[in-house]
Amino acid sequence: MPKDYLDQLNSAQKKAVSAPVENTLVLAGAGSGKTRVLTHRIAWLIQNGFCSPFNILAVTFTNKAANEMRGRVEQLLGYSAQNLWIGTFHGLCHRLMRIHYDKANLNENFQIMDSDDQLRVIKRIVTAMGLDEKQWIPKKIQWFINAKKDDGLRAAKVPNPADLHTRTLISIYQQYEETCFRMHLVDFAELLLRTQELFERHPDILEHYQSRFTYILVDEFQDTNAIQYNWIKALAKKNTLMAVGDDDQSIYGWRGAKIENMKALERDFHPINIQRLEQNYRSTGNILKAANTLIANNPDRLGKNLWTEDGLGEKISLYPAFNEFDEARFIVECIREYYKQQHQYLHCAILYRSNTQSRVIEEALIQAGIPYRIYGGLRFFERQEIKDALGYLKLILNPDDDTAFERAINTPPRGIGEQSLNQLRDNSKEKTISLWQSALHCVEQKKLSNRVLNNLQSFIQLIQTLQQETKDLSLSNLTDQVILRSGLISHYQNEKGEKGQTRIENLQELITAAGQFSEENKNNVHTQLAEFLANAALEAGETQSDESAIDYVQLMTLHSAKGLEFPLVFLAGMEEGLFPHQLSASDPSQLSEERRLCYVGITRAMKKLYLTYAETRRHHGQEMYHRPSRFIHELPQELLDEVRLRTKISKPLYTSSHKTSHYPPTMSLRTTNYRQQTALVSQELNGFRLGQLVKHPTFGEGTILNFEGSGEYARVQVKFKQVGTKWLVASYAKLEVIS
DNA sequence: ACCTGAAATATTTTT
DNA sequence: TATTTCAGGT
Repeated sequence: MPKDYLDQLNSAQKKAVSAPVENTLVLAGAGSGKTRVLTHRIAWLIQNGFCSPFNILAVTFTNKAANEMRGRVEQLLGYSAQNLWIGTFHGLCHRLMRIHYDKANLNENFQIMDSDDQLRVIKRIVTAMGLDEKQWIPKKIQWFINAKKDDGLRAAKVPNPADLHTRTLISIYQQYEETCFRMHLVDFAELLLRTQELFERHPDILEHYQSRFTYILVDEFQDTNAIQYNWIKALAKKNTLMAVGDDDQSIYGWRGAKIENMKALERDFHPINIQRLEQNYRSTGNILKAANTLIANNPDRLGKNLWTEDGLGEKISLYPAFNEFDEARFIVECIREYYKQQHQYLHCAILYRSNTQSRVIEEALIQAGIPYRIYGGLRFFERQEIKDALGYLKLILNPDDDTAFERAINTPPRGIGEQSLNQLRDNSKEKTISLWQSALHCVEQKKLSNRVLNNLQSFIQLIQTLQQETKDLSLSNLTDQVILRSGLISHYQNEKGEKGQTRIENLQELITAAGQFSEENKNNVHTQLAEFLANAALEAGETQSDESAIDYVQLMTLHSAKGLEFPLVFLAGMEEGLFPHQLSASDPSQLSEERRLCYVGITRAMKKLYLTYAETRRHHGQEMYHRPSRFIHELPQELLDEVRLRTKISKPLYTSSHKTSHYPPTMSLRTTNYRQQTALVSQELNGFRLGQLVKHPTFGEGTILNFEGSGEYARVQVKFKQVGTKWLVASYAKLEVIS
């Protein structure tokens, strides 16, 4: 290890890294180098002989973060530390479950369900219980079950409620638990829950890990939920904990993360040494000031103020667009300009609140010929064809997996219809056996029509043959065989269009992935397969397969931007209703979370930040008039630079049917101070006059204050009696002249 | 089994 | 608007 490795750190970081070996909470602001502190701390502990790598447990939320941390630690140590436990909560719990499967009441071959599998199981249960799917929406039930599990509650332990609705939910949960148990399947939350129970029921095992892991480090602590917190508490009780987090960047409350856990630390791990990292190495002074001012509007913060030695940098640009097309056009224009100045596309990020916003921006980028990549969406192991193949692979290991059975039996179609399938389902429900077993019974006792019986028989044969004949193959050959003999390849060959071809390519890719996986794995092939399947569930792979472009603009939601940084950032759709989202507007705590999300967005920017909003946006097929986001108003107005657009030629001849008519023909960008109102056209426009009294269908009555632009995109500024002053596109807003 | 058209229904996402 | 799901027909 380089002796001077602490010299790479600033004084606050150094202080945190070499803090006394006692419980420590590091409050690390955005861009203050928290991962760096965490990795250096691990190296420091080892180097100074406080412990060996064997004694360290480091926990993260994503595989990406875990991999990155391991890499950085090994780099600092100068050797590969395999007995260092670094991983995600789920990954580490999975590891524990594989070791202690018997004590955790699991089958040796237990498998992990992803959320898609989980949803299918729930659907089946709802149907089997004779409940109406319209009323008992599987997604909501899934939500309910996971929320309970994240709180560490089994169905039997959920407080008994008075209302029938919740009682039914609990009984579905109970059914679900039993079904999963019978199938030897665990969902993600179950990994944590089982570990909790293992520790409760087998104190010796807990003690074993307590004495092993003398130093525990947790990243992104603000994102922990109840069960994760308890897990840490159990393991770290007699040991030393370092938690790193930022309450201002807590954006996962909606899926159970508890910001309060940060405060709970002070209680449960008292005395705790609090270290603050407030020097930011990422953004300019103006960007930081904006972020600080915004987040100051949130109550109950632990308190933190970011500062930088950097200069103020440029102001934050604000662009009020006519509509979403104009917004996209503007962003593309800026990126083009930026690229011309010898910059890379890779340095530009377009961030938005919800995925639907990406489409219009994508189209504008395509039209401009700018390469881009969208993050989020379908991952490799979540693709339909991949899940089909995985279904067969799962059946080889565990034919009692009903989810896999249901999937495989009719993909590709095998002439076993809904009728016959229902008989199998009834039969298995009645006897509490798996579908596979009830299929065996049916064949034995010739319970179905001859034709179906034949089909079923050959399906059973197929699985049994695969089970036996693949024992001596390599994992990739096995996968190859399964894909071929299941008929998936020929099934997808018949699919029309390019889709089938892509699917087959993906299936080939699965074979390659299996080959790569088994390279580092010397177990027998079925053990390898079990691990491969677990890996597929826990690490669903990249969102997009490799694309040829190496320099591209990056598009993603604000949530997925956390932890990243870009020189040039656009926050698009800064509108009330969109951001903060309509569904979060009424609840103060949700609104605070939206604000934190905005804080996350702003602090992604290193050099330049653009905020854009559209005055008109088509949303769910309806034209919507949104006000600019309250978050814009919460920023220091002197830091904002409003970009105004001026049309040079008035030519009111655009029709919306014309394909390129989203934008006025000639335009130039001009900058004015924010809030400065400029009449660019004249005293009169489209029959409107200054001072005229008008009525808007939603905003009510108001007075015309100003005009801007011309033609289809001409806008009027109206001071409404009830909702304040707004700029409206005259041709969209259905303004009625009153006087 | 597959096609078609109507109807419902639209945050954020990791594991 | 766009996507997904479902009923009904072939």
